[in-house]
Amino acid sequence: MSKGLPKRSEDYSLWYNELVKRADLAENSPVRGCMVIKPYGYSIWEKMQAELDRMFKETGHSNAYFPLFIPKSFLSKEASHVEGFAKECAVVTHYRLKNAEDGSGVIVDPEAKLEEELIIRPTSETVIWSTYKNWIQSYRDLPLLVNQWANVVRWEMRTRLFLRTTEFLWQEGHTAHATAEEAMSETVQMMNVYAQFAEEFMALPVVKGKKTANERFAGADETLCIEALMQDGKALQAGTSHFLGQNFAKAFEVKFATKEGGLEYVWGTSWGVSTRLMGALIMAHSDDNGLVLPPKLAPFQVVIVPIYRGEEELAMISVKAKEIMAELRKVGISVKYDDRDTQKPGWKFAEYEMKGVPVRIVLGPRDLENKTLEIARRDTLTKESFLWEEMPIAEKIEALLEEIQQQIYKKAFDFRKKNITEVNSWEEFKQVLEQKAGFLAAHWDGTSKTEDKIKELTKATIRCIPLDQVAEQGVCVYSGKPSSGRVLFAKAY
RNA sequence: CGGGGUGUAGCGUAGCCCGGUAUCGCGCCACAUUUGGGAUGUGGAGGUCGUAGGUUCGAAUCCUGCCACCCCGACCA
Repeated sequence: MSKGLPKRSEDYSLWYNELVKRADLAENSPVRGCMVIKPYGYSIWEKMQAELDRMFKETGHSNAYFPLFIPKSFLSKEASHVEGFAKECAVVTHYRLKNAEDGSGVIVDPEAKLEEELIIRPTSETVIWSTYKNWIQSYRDLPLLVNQWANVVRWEMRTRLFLRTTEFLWQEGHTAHATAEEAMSETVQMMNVYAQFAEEFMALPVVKGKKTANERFAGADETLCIEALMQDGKALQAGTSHFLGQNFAKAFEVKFATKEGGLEYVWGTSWGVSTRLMGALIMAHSDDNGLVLPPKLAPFQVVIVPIYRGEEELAMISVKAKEIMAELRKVGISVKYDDRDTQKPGWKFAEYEMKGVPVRIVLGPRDLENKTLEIARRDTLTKESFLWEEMPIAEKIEALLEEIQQQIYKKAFDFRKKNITEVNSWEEFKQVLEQKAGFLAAHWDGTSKTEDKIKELTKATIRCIPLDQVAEQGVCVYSGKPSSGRVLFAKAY
């Protein structure tokens, strides 16, 4: 591993790509657009999964698993849905290979062509709704609250590690309800769950909002989202929650007998977050020295590095180190003791900085003598000397981790605050977008036409209509037509 | 799919114009000295030069086809 990471200020994209590789999070695979998520990166994803899964279950959802393959005919049942996904579907056409006659390797056996092609799921609405048809007959079967952890494939033209990959991991919730109101409140609830997760665990402030018709999910009547701002001033959609109306119920004939004896289509929702959250996490907090992880998602929160010469000294230091570890673990703090003698301390320091371990404890002979520890925090890169007698070490570190978690959030929050700019004219819009980027709070006339035109001219899109939008009379920055509130524009990932 | 570019050791590269069996750095292995911010020395291992063909006594180098990847654009829930 060579030294130094590219600087964010010089080449943000290069910095991101290098960081992902150098922090051991992921690497490109032999298949274009796919990635290998390495153990360290995957363990962050597992932490995210664990928290989200807990939150889903606390709100009454259960996990299930649906198949990877979807019959081609299913995709065409919901018109706008197929239109949205058709261009990026991977298709399975055969089920067998055979040795080439000329010995050149294996070829697809032309005899083994499938009667009906199978689509590798780009999302599971269709296969799930076709199943729900059999599960739902009466109002007593509702609501149906199911989540699935899975992989999906979308054949994107241009990919980037975590942010947009051909195959990605995600969770997709699919619920069915008796009334529109109930489905809508589920949609809102899940958006709130995502926002809470982002802010509390990822230390990532998000804007909750509603998508415009242009940006809405294919097949949804309403799409709610959480939008985050990255350090380069671009927005990242971090999670979406869709109100599907009765669209999929109608497409797959899912009706239920009401209490009153009628027969009605059910109301649906779907919601998801993906490994893209990893990208958000990386870009939101990290610096030119590497990854910065919020303690609540770090694979290990504390690393202890011993300084020693010779076995004897190491043995003495290890006694104290293990004592500290035991105390930290007792209060639920995850610790790694790195006593490898294959790497030098300086190398380890740099390594754990690159990997974003929130707290580093250094323990050497000098400390044993003075009854001290060196405690360094990753987010500020500051060090302090800690006296053993000052207070119990677990208490000290517990408080420090909490402080780091809050500090990281605050830093991201302040950054976002500085980068939401109110603009009131087209000139100002273009100028701010060009020079400052970030979110632009501007009036918009509510038409897709204007939205398209602005996108064409500036590449900025409406990220969302914020839920906390204040009613305010104004005129559209582009068309000059009347508007009753500001929406957020940004260039997006 | 349009425009441009690149394929040489695990990674990054020199050599190509002007043909003679491959350079350097990192990493890797061994030993010694080191260990409080990416150690140093000595020795060593590792390459069908993307691929198929052609020209030639001889090809990483020249020619042709193919493949892969990267950048820009188009595309992107």
